[in-house]
Amino acid sequence: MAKLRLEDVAEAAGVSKATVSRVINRRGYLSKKTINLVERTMKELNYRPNAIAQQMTTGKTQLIGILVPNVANPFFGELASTLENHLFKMGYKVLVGNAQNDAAKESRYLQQLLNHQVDALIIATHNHNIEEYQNANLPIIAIDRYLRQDIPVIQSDNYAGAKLATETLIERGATKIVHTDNLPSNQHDTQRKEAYEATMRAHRLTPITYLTDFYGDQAQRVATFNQLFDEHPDVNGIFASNDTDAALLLQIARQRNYRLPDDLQIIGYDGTQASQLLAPDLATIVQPIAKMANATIDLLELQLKKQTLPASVILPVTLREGTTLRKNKRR
Amino acid sequence: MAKLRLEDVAEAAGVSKATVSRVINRRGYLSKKTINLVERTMKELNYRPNAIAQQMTTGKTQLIGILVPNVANPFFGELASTLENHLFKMGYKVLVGNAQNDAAKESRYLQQLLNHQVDALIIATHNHNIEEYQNANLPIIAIDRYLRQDIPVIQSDNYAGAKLATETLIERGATKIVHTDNLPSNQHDTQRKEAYEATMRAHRLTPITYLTDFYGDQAQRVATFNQLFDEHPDVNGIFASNDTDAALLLQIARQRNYRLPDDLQIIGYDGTQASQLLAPDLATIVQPIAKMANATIDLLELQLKKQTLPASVILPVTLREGTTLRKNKRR
DNA sequence: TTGAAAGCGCTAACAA
DNA sequence: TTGTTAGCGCTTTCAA
Repeated sequence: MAKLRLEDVAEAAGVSKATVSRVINRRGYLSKKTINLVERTMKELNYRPNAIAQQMTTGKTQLIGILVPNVANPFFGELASTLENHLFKMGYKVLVGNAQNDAAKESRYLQQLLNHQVDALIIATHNHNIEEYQNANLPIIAIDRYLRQDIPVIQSDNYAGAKLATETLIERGATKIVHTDNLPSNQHDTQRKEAYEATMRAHRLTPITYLTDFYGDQAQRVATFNQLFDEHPDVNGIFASNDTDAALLLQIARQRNYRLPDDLQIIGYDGTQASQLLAPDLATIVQPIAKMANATIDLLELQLKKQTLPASVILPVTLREGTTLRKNKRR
Repeated sequence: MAKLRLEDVAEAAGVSKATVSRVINRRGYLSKKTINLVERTMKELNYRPNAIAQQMTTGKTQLIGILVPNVANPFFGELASTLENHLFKMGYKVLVGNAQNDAAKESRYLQQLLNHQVDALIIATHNHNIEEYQNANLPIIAIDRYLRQDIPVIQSDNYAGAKLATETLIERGATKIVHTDNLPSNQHDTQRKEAYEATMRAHRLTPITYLTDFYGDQAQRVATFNQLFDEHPDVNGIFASNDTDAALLLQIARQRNYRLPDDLQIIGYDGTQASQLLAPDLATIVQPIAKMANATIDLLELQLKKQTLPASVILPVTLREGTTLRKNKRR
């Protein structure tokens, strides 16, 4: 069962290759009769066009490369999934790469995606100084990350989100509020930490931040958070910059017999489906993943049509109340 | 900045196209001098081979298609991520598709992947009666799903896992144990339910199962689980066939003032990283995702080398103790 | 050790 | 409305 070629279909149908090609691509003038004949023949032979050869001639691959830190992380899994669904409808297939925190892997990936002639790139990784982006000459959209002056960035409002988290804790009566964040040069960089600190100071409160390595292991985080409780046993509010840290803090707090939300209030960040389902009690700032994906697709379409784009799109976040926050007095 | 071709490199270096090709592929006899010359030229010109053209001639794309229900689901996100990491090291890029519960989408995806000449396929979807698999003529590995008589299946031991869950509950003193599962023709089909029922009967207990639609919405699940508690307020053990259901049951039970694990013990299924991090209290049966990915890769390598394969690989699951199970008396 | 030339399966002028 | 033909950028005989 050797692979069928367009030529085989042409022969079987008694027409030329060009005609078959026209039928496949619905291009040019065609008689109903020929269309039917060719389509029937293709079906009978179970012919499927070789996309590689099509790509060879058209120069378009209908392939989009998506680079994320890791689809195992629900945030990026949900993002990649939403992007993929949109792109599939638009006729694109998606090559996903998990760059991890590995700049070398990201570089290699990028090269390979370019070799594969992807039509566009969506980049949601956190590595820095990847020079391949500098002279890449194709549509690129960056998610929550600056890549190059002319590459648009889609992000949710990290500053406003952290401010909202901090203010909510203050509003609900927390007076000693600690923040945990990833070491910078990662993810959202320092926006969230800065917003937390500014908000605290605006309320004449002292900011206290504990940093952990986003790519470090769990033991390291457990140690840091235990240190937090040891050093600040009177903490009554915690703003964690991601939900998994918040869940861990919640667990440790319960083990240490803090009553939530009476003794201690906790608010996380991200608000993925996974955290909603697996940790429904956790209050959190919800990043609008679906909207971020939509905005990415919109910009990509514009860019593919060579239209001008905004330099960045910043989308609003929302608060999800769990049971780790006290009830809002004003309601 | 028109795309550079191999021919441009050849001209610039003053050699033939064949020579440049040989250098790129390290094939045939080459003098050190030519190698250096050509490599220098490629670097200077910042040339990168067009993978599409390479694919055109070699017939190999170095592309692997992976079809999952949804990478937004942590189980499949983690699986896809692990697979991708392995495959990248082996020189493959990965085309991932989210087939959802949509058989039509799965069919179309499959066709497109075949059109794109993927070298192999890894299928972890749950849709049925997709005829494209019947005459697909390339290496395929199925994960937790039967596709065709000669396509090997990788899975974890669903029967043993459900048995372990049920027996653990019994061992820890639960006497009225309810099971929640997805409607069949999904995922693991009926293995888990069957094991639960058989185990219950073996202990002279009455099996009670509540089924929900895996792709249904949250409200539907909440309703079903509330019904469960209404109809069986004296339930003291629940085995849920996935962790998100278990987390929801846990939440509802707490709202209804069950004390865990004293009044009620709960055990979930899957044990993803995400559930470990976001719901650390939840006891669960852990599927060995990494090992499943490893086994998949091993079989794929064998198949790519045309070697014979086992019909299936069944990997053992383990119990993760959270705090929703009573302590094991025997320890 | 290197080069010339054919061909991979398709599309797109151009002709008819 | 359909056919002929020249590539697309690469690899691979075959010859030198």
